[in-house]
Parts: sequence; C-alpha cells; structure tokens
Amino acid sequence: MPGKPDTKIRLMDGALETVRTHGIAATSARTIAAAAGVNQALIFYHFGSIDELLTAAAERSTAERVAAYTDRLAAVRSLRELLVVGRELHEEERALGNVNLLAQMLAGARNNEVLATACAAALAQWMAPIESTLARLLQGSPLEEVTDVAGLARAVSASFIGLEMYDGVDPAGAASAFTALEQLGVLMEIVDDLGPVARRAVRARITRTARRRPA
Amino acid sequence: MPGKPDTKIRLMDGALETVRTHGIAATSARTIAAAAGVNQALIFYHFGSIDELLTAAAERSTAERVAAYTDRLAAVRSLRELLVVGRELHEEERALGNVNLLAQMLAGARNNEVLATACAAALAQWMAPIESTLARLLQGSPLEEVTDVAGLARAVSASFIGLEMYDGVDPAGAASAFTALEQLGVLMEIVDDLGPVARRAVRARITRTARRRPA
DNA sequence: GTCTATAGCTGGATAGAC
DNA sequence: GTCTATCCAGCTATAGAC
Repeated sequence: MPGKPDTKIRLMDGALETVRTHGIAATSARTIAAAAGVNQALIFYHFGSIDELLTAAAERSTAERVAAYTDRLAAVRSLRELLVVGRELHEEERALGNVNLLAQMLAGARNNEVLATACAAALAQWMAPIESTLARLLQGSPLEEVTDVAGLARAVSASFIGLEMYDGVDPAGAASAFTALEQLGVLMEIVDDLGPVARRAVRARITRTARRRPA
Repeated sequence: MPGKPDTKIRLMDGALETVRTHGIAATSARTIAAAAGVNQALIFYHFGSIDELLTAAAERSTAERVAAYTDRLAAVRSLRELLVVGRELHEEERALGNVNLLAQMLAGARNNEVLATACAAALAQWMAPIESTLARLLQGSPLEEVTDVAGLARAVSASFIGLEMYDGVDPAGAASAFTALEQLGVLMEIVDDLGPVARRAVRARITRTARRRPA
C-alpha cells in the first residue's frame, strides 16, 4: 500500500524537507508536521523529540545517498575521472537541496549536542568512500608528498558547504568561487602529470617549509 | 564617560555576542537585551527590528575588522607572504568567534532577505582588499593562467566558513582539512616557482580541457 | 496509533508612564 | 531615552479520548 506510507517515514521526509526549505531556525514540531501531513503530537510519540527525529532522518537519508555513489566511486580510475564524479556528486546533491540541508544542520549543531552528533555521523558516512577512493588514486603520484587524503576529503566537503552558504547571499560570487576551486583541481592534475619534475620541487619545498616552521 | 557606553553600541555588541555564543536560532530580542544589559524594548526603539539591529552591527563590526588588515595586506610582497598573512587573519578572526558569527548569519540569511543583504555587504567588504592583493601578486605568475582572483578570494573565504562549521562537529577532522588546504597553498607556491615549465603544462592542460568541454 | 486540547513558555512588538 | 506591562502568536511537550 504505497498510498499511505508509514508515519515515521513521512515524518523523517517532512523533517528534512522543512529544514531544506525553511531553514533550521524555523524548523519546529508544527512546521514539520505540516510538511509531513501528520499530527504534531506524533513526532513525540514516535521519536521523543525533534532532535531525535532529525537524527533519525539524517542517518536514513545519508545512508541512501552515500550508497548511490559508492559504486561510482569504486569504478573511478584516475584523478581526472574523480574530479568529474566529484563534480557530478556535488551538483546532484546541491540540486536536491542536500548541501543546504547539511549546512543548516551544521549551523544548528554548534549549539546543540544532539544535532552535532548526528552531523558528525552523517559526515563520517560520506568520508569513508571518498577517502578510500582518493587514497587509491594518489598512490605513486607526486601529490602523495603534499596530500593527506583524510584531510583533503574533508577540505573539499567543507568547501562545498561553505560555497553553499556563500551562494545563499551572492550567487554570482559563489559561481566564480566554485570555478576557482575547480581550477585548483586542474592544478592538482597538472602536478600529478608533471611526475618527477614536480616530485623534486615538492620535496624541496617541504624541506624548506619544515625548516621554517619545525614540528 | 566610558563607564556607560552608548546604548546603540551596547546593543550592537550584545547582538553579535549573542549570535556568537548562542547561535542564530537562539538569538532573540530578549537574549540580545540580556547580553547588552539593556531593556528589551530599546531594540525596537533604536533599530526597529532585530534584523535591522543585526545588519547595523555586522556592518560596523566588519568595517572595523577589515580596516585592521588593509595595511597588512598592502605590505605583502609575495605569494608566500600572503599565505602567512592569510593564516594569521583566519586564526585571529576564528579566535574572536567572527568566523562562526559569519557562518551563523549566513545560515539565517538563507531564509531571511534582510540578513542576506547584510551578509552580502559584509562579504563584499572583506573581498575588496583581498582581491586586489591577490591580483597584484599573481601578475606574471604561471598561476595567472588558471586563476580568477575574484573567484579565488571567494573560494578561500567560503572554505574557511565551511571549515568552521565542520569544526563544530568534528574538530580533529576540521584540523586535518585545514592542513590539506594549506598544502594546496603550498602547491600554488610550487607552480608559481616552477615558472616556464609550469606555464607550459598549464597552457597545455587548459587547451585540452577547453577541447573536452567547450564554452 | 492517532486525535484534540491544553499547560506552560518564549517569541516579536507596542502602549504608555516617567 | 528608558522603563513596565502587556498582547498575541508560536513553541515543546503531555494528558487523555478514541
């Protein structure tokens, strides 16, 4: 019977939709219930609190979205391909409103322990496949010298989140920023392709940097 | 008489302090008035609404902070120096809570036209001196080929904002992400130093990229 | 499981005394 | 300019009928 989906699922979908369209500050039991088309009291009956509803919804939605990319990431064979898949991933999630959703959740998480735990779990789910893909591709590249894969995966994700917030107040500026980030990706490709020349330059620079700022 | 500062100023300071420590979702006339140590009704007497108070406070605070860096940026003579000053700028503003403040304001701005305008103005104030510094330093570098200075300045700012949000739920992950971003800065230095070799590689890559994705 | 009704608070904003 | 008092909307959460 697909005509009347499970109330818990309607509430989880409604909760995420509310955060997406109204923002975390305007997300309340009443606005969620309206979006879900159910009675407000059912939130507390099924989930105990709004934060626990958001936690369950984020966990469920993230698992689904991450699963949609795991195979695609596993099939990637070069840094160039990864940049393409990464661009697609970003564009699809952005279009679905999921980047804004995460940004709003993170903003709320700053003063809410429950939301903070939920966000940390969601981000960890995203990081695992991205990180292992990056690690696989960078083996043997001169970039290995300057790249911590865990850090790079998180830096790219954080940048996308920041760009999304920038986009909310200055779409043109955000577009130019996105282009600039893509150019940094091209820069990585170039150094990757340069091979031994770049490897030597990188190594020399690291030594110099280490001397200037020990530890 | 420094013992009793102007009420409008107390309100502006209190408003920003409230957003910093309680988040945009918990920023209300009552919480702001408590932080400022003044009567709640005075917010509406002096500013008309909370959004207008936040707008005035952001404009005032941003002007002050940007002015503190304009001279330092003007004195920068190399990309390496810029990275150092950029690191200092980021660290100081982060320590003051201003990066989180901006992130919270941006989160609220998504569903609030007045806040969106205030944030756009604040970001524009920051971009002007950073952009002109970057433009000055990149003249003659091979990076000129892949770099739009306006976009790069916005990309770095957006990344810092995203990192701040990431930091709220996973400080260790955010630290590694920050290191990765710094390594991208080192990568830029390296290409900058490589000179003609890199310039040729960059140009070749741009031609190839343009062929694959025209326009 | 789902509903109505409501208790008890906090929110923005204003009126009017001083 | 600053205060108290207040209106009313919206909030979380629960009690209790169905």
